[in-house]
Amino acid sequence: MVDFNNKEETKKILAQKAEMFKIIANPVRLCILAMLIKEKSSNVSDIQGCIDVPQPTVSQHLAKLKAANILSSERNGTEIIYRIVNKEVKHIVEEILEQ
Amino acid sequence: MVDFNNKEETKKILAQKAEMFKIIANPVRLCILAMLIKEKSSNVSDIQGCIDVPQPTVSQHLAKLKAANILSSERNGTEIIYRIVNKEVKHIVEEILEQ
DNA sequence: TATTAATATAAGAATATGTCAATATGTATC
DNA sequence: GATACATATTGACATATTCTTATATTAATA
Repeated sequence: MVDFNNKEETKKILAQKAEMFKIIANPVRLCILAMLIKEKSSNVSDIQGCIDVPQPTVSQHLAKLKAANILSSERNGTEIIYRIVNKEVKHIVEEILEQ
Repeated sequence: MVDFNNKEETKKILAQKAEMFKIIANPVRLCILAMLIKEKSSNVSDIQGCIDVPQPTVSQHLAKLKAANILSSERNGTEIIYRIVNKEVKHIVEEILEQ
């Protein structure tokens, strides 16, 4: 648990956690995460088919998730496969979606 | 779990959950929630003492948490006592902070 | 009723975020 | 090497968020 006696440390941890929640806190990115939890891995076209936004928008959200080390990507020919690599985020999203 | 066959319903649920995460996704609000988890209830001065931001800023964050039905407030003389009323949010914050 | 303490609200500026259209990149195939 | 396909990047714009300063409200007390 956060130690309120160490203000600087607390501040740092809370800032990090807030950053993590910020990344999750978007309907498109939540949808991507929900899909990747269900399907294990997907390429961009499949994700785009599941959500209803233009391709560049999907790519941008994927880039954000990857930059935050929540997803990994791997090229397979012309397509790129995405997977969830962040256990903490996976766990949180799983939990709030199964209710 | 989210049913991907019902696109409209899925969209609505994901939008709601994203809204919830958005409220949590801020260091000051996370700190308020962490404190209220530890202390059960607090007035604004105590919260302000724990965090290091001006009074109007604290008030605005409290207002946001209350508007989202995450906190309740109760007046006691000149002071106002805040409590967490949203179990889901309490649970999520407890979980990510005890790691 | 004037004053003080605790808290809330409002207005504005600065910054961040999300979306779209256009274009670029990388890979496969002919 | 020209073309097509899948995906990424860029730039412009609109909107949302956060903070700050100033001011308002509410309740207690002298």
